[in-house]
Formats: sequence, C-alpha cells, structure tokens
Amino acid sequence: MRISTKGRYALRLMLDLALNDNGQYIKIKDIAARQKISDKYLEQIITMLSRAGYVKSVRGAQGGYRLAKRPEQYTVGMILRLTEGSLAPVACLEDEENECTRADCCATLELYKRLDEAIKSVIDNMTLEDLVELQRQKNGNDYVI
Amino acid sequence: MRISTKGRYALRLMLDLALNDNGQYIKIKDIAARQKISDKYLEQIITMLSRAGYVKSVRGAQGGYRLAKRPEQYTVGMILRLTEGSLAPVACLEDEENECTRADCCATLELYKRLDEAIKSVIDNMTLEDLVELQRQKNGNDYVI
DNA sequence: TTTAATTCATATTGACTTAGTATGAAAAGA
DNA sequence: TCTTTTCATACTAAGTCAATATGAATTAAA
Repeated sequence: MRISTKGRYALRLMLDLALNDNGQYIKIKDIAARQKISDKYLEQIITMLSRAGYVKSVRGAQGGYRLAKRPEQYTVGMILRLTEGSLAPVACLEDEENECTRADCCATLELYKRLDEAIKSVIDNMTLEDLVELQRQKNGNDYVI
Repeated sequence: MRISTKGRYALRLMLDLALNDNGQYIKIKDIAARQKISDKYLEQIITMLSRAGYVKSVRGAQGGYRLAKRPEQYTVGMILRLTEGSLAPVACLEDEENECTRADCCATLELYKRLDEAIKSVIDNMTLEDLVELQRQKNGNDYVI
C-alpha cells in the first residue's frame, strides 16, 4: 500500500513548478537541485507529465518546463494516477478486464470498494493549489529547508 | 497502492475459518481446496496468524486450526497489518525511525496523513464479523461458488 | 556557424519483492 | 508403527523499483 517515489517525486515536481512559476521555463536540473532528486530520474517522470499535457516544454538552451494549467486545475489524483498507475487497492476494481469471476460472492470485495472510495475521496478532492497553500503556510516559497 | 495476495488470502482464510467454525479444528488443506489457493502458500500465511495468536492450532492427524477469538474481535486492520506490514502510504508515517528530516516543511506529508487516516478509518472499523455478515447476505455460508 | 545547454528517447542494472515450490522434521491420532 | 497434519526453512522465477547510462534532437547564444 505504498506510493512509490515516482508518484511522490511527481507531486514534488509539480509543486516546485507551481511555487517557482515566474513566467519563465524552469530547467529540470534546477528542480532536481532544489528537491535533491536525481535529475535523470526526474527527466523520466516529467516526460510522463509532459506527454499527458500536464506541463509544457521547450527544448534547447534556455529551455525547460512550466505548468500547462493553473494549480487549482490539477487534482492530486490526476498526478498520482498518471505516474503510479491505478491506485485501486486490488486489480479487480481497476477496470472491467480485471473483473473477478468471484465478484458476486466475494465479501472482501466490499471492503476493497470502501477502501477505494476512501482513497479517491482524498486524492480527488485535493488540488495542486491546496498543496501550494500548505507549503506557503509552512515555509513560504522555499520548498527545501 | 496494492494489497498483496498475502493480505487478501489472510482475510479469506480467516473468513473461511469463521464461516466453517463448528467447534472442530479445520485443516489447511480443506481451506485451500475451498478457496482454490496453494495449500503450501496458505500454510505460510496461517503460520503468521498462528504466531500472533489469532488462530489456535493442533498438530497431527485430525489436527488443524480454529479462530482464537470471536469474529467481532478481529478488525480487518489487525489481519492486514500482520500479514502486509504497515499500510501507511509512505514510510515516514510508519514510525519514528522512518521520520523524514523534511517533515516540517513538507506539504505533501499533509496529503499522506489524510490518506493514512482515510485508510485507517476503513480497515479499523470493519471486523471479521462484518465480513461474515456480508458473505451470508451474498451466498449463505458457501464462500466459493 | 559552431558550441553549449537542454529536452527527448531508450536500454541497462542491481537490489528487492512477490508468489509461490520444495523438502523434510515434529507431533499426534488410529 | 503408520498416516496425517502442523511447523520450519530454503529456494526460485518473474516482476518491480529506483535509478544510471548513453546518446540523439533541438534551440539560444557566442
């Protein structure tokens, strides 16, 4: 039941882009330095976000990334699902093709449904803007101490 | 964010013991046959439950297992934590020794705390007895179709 | 027009986890 | 004594995680 580094780094990355947004494009190297995360690993992660249209990119010198939308337009769920894949606690809740033949008589499925709803209600009701506000309350714009 | 087979099988195992409790000790082989799970794998899992005192065992011919307590005395959380380990979505919420140095300034920690609470509120408020009742509503005492 | 900086693309790796199998000892009833 | 069962431990193949590594494509600046 862990969220992997991919999802956690993606959230920090998006949060970093939001906090440091000044109209310029931001280099992955700078984010990696601020967040103390391998820049090559962050590249892979931001590629996912870029392909999904969550960030805009410009190549070459003075290139970089910036958010494609305003922070309140991203839910945490969007970012986590993109990078982590489904967050459902069991595969049979993920989609129809994983549906279990025992679904009709499976008592534990009810438990997993409740878990799934509980998780969704958290991640789909929190936005990147909420994280930005929490961060500002804690430390101003500096993400790292 | 998946619950592994260990935790899921443990729940089905305990549910099977609860549904088939007739005062006798139940063989792991019978449970494995009903649940269509490898009996050797189930042995490993029930060993955990046994060591924790969740089930009582008797060795030798006519031996087997039975619940140590009444179904309403086990929460789903107890069973899952024992077999899966911590269900916290990030390690830094697990215990003090995993606490992160960035905790004071980490906005995402707030998200993970909310997720953790949401998960706990489901698994710590559902008992084995609740699963038994759900199962009876669905299919009578037969766990497998 | 060259050079440096940057994103984009893909392959590789070592450590770890998952989901079991395999082997056999210990205990207890028939 | 023989069979059945739990108990204990070792092993394994496949997959996942968390990166590294290598280099091509693109763009701004010198």
